[in-house]
Amino acid sequence: MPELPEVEHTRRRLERWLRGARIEHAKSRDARIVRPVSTRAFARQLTGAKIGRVERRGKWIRIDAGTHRLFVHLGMTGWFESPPLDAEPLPFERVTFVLARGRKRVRVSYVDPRRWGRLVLAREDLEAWTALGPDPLSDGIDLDVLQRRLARSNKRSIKEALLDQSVLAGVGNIQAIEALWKAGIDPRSHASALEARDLLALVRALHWTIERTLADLAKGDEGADNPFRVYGRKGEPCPRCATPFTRIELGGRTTTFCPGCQVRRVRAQT
DNA sequence: ATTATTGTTGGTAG
DNA sequence: TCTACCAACAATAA
Repeated sequence: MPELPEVEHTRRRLERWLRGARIEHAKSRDARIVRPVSTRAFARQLTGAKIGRVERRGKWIRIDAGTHRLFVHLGMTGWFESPPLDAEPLPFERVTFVLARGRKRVRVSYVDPRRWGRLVLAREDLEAWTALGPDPLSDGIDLDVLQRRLARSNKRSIKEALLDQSVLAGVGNIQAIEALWKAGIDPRSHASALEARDLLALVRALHWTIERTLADLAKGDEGADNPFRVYGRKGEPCPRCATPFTRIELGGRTTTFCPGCQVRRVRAQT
């Protein structure tokens, strides 16, 4: 599921289901997902809480629950659904909330086959939340600040730097691949070698791919099997220059790009 | 059977 | 303290 656009989509749905509601029950048996308290303490501390704002930074969601804040990260395969109250437990349903708003009751279920996601209950903001870089969808990006953060390491590739959540929050493998293609930048380029106009193009490209993915999600279910321009399209012709897309590995992640029209910028060796 | 997958994190080595 | 690298987490699909 989740990079910035999927998480933002999730936030919007959660806000619809949760905002202004009161938690009647919160149930989980999964101490891997529910943290840092026991599942029992998790249920006890959330019961009765009234839900306020549902916010997002990068891939994290923060839910205001009265005295506590619930931080949600979807990992690789987490998502929320709102099944009927009396429906059977869903496959891989890890956490279940029952909420009341006026006379209406709603069930909100966290589902996560691989269990890499987390629901963290805290009274203060988590370091994982405060240490995030600016969010390219909701924050303005200061190009000078971005350039400084990218230059933190001399040899790191721009692709790896984009996945660093302290540089920009919410960019994942797919969005990075799509944006680098749109900006015409080779993912192997040194992050510290990009010029101001590259960064401007990159920030615009991020906006482009994030808004596009968000629009696809808002359209509802079943889009094309692969709605992306570059990701997962090794061997297919680049829409811009017809050179076949190449696939390499960078920082342990699969990276697809066009060797024909994505320009490689390298820092001079000294 | 084998390989790949939208993401962190914790260990180790430098 | 910092960066870099990598295995681990777990389930499914091709």
